[in-house]
Amino acid sequence: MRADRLVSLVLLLRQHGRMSATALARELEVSTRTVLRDIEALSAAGVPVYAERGRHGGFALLPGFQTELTGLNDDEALALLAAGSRRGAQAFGLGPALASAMRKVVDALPEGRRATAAGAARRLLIDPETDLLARRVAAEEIPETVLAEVRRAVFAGHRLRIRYAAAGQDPKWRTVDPVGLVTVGGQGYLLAARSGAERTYRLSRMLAAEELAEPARRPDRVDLDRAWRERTERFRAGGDQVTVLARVAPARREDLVGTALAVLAEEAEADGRLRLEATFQDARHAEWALWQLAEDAEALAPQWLRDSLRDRAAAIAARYGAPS
DNA sequence: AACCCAGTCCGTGCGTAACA
DNA sequence: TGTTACGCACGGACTGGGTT
Repeated sequence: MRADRLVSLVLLLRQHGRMSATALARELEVSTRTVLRDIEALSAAGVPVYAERGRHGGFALLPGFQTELTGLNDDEALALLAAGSRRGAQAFGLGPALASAMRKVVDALPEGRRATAAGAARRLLIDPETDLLARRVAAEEIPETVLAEVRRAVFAGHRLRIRYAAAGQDPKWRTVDPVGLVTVGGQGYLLAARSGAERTYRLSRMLAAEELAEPARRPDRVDLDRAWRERTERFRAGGDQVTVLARVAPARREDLVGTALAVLAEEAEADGRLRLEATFQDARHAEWALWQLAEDAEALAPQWLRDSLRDRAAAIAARYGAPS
């Protein structure tokens, strides 16, 4: 209780500049005597609070004194700002409390970094409601070195060079203009522009990343929530998508689901295998996803996919089966 | 001189640890 | 388990100093 009041007291002095003990007591709903004792405690703790006597006197903090009441570092403050910036504000009726907390978080940051932190927070989107792409639960593992480099480039507004392995393709280096970072159901995505065209990259498919010195070609402000919604809607509406019915070993379920856009249906069969109906970006992705699972998966439909996998297997069998 | 403010002294209430 | 001692937080009454 007292610790809370000490924090509130310092914040009040920071906000108002100078306040009398009476005013502080009224604000904190304690007696002036208690306020004086608290100020004494703050002084003893090294907070540079001083008194000005006489009419219009009161207590004030030394100019330039910067609180670190929350003990937050930049990343922690940023994480809170990002989490509280959008849907959190509407959730659980905590909007006003969250707004107040956000003010405190911003207040706790050094003055020069407030604008930067607030701007950076706008480039993070945590689990937007349009989580319709997957039912995945397990969080994917992304090397911290890659993540840190991507994060730096996004926040600093610098171009980014990534080594990216798209599904079914060999890794390639690409230079992109990062727009923002989005997490959906444990998966991380980088929203970026490449040669002026909008692109979405899965962070788990990034093998390496380098922040470049040149500034990214992107707008100063971004509504990430909206941008993500638009992209996912476009993505889902894509005409090349294919729906596949497959049987897969439970141990390889994540491997298959991880490459799909969405899992439409799922049930366990009598032998313990899973029967999945999943949507893939296009025929090539679907074929690659089933092929890499080898004997752990079987495409049941459509027929062209079965034919394609059979032909491919036959070609390889012919190559290795022929006498040398 | 009046007013307003910070600062001091002292007593009260509550929770908790130590002890019989 | 009941009692005692102690620390902590609090508030009231008062004092002293600066400003108008």
